[in-house]
Amino acid sequence: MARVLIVEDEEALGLLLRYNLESEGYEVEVCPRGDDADTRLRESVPDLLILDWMLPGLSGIELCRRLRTRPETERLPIIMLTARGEESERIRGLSTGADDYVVKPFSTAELMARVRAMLRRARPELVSTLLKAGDLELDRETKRCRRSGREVHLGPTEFRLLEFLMQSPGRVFSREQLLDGVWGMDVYVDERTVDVHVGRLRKAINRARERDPIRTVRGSGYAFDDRFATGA
Amino acid sequence: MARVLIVEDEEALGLLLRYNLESEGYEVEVCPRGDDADTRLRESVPDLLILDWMLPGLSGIELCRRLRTRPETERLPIIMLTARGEESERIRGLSTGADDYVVKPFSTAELMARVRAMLRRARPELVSTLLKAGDLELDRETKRCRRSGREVHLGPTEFRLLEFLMQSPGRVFSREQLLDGVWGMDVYVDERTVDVHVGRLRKAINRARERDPIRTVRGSGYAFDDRFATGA
DNA sequence: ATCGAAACGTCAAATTGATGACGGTTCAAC
DNA sequence: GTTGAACCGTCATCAATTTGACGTTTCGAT
Repeated sequence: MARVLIVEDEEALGLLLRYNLESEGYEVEVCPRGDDADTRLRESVPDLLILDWMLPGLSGIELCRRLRTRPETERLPIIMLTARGEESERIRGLSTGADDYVVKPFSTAELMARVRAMLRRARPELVSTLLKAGDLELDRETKRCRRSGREVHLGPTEFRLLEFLMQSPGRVFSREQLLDGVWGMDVYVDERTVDVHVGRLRKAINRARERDPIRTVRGSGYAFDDRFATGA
Repeated sequence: MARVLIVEDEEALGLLLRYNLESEGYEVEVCPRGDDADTRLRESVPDLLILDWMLPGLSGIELCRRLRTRPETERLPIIMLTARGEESERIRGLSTGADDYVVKPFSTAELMARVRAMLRRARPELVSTLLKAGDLELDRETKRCRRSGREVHLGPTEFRLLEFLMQSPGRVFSREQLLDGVWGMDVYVDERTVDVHVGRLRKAINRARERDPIRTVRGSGYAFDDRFATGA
């Protein structure tokens, strides 16, 4: 699968991103310094680069500029991370050669979506757009959901929630994890709200006598039923 | 549909071009070496050749010259890719026999347009100048739009917007992506402007009880309805 | 049967998209 | 050079959808 290099000096953020990307199946490396990243990139070129704006050793913007002058990395997809504030920076970032630009703080879900979108353009053979399980289908590209053929309308949050759960069938997520992964890492929302959205999601995708793909794990959280696909 | 051979040693660029061309319906092959390309071209001749200037094995310029001496490839349309810099090279390139000449880095949209233009001249029967979906027709050459026969007038921006959406039916584009793809990568325009133009576009192409081919995806952006063609 | 957790219905608030109006610009015809 | 039409981008306003919080009811494990 696709290889991603993260250049980020904030250790916690680097780990978080690594964790999320790996759980989506990417092969990830993290590098905390700009100059070291430069060296590493001369040895091997990943499929995508996530680059912090401010870095020790060599700034993200400078590294980006350098990469664009070398033929091996001229077209390397780059996502730039930067602190909130300067909208003007966006122009600078893009004109420096970054392909996309994400403002901190961001939800991991959003970054994952951008990573996927970017890879779809550059390396379409490496990413799948369709999530399937049993008679349930989720198309990330068209943002459509189908249950045994019929079109099901989901609100944005419900869509992201189902997408998130389906990405790791069987795995149980606490409400807190769901809030982090689906809503964003820094939102202040009541944990009960997760229940409400799970309820809405269920109402939307389940008809009369259909099996519920979402499993409630009392005391822990929710999971996408891994036995759902087989109908066991 | 038309067959295109890309001779390009930079793998990422080759993939990018292949992807873009394939998504426009061309049949594509990529070959990283000049000498291998020569061999391959003796076996079968594509409808168009995209040729990098600098290549391992046999340079693009030399390959180009050779092709022009052989009767089967004498008239083969060739687009030459070259690094920024030497304007004098341009002369050499054209006098060597290339039909067009694109300077790296270039926007993929530009290259696609050139490919289309070139093929239209050489093999007009192979290029669909026409985008069709259901009763909607978009003619790129004459810049005309028809809805179930009747002529519909679209402003330039509306035309490009519809063209852009129709090129990837079903796929949802964020306002940002639309601004990048339709307006240009470096324009400073409010995202709401997209809404306004979508509105104008809708008003222009939809009559009384006609189905709207443009789908609004709340929270995400807009898409050309992939189920529009079939009328489902 | 009991107790805590989860589901559900309701409601007010916040987002987000649609639309009509307006001022400015470009461009072609005169 | 002037004039007028076409087109564009922004804004204010309106309408629809979505969202999050509560209070109550139901459910499930012990």
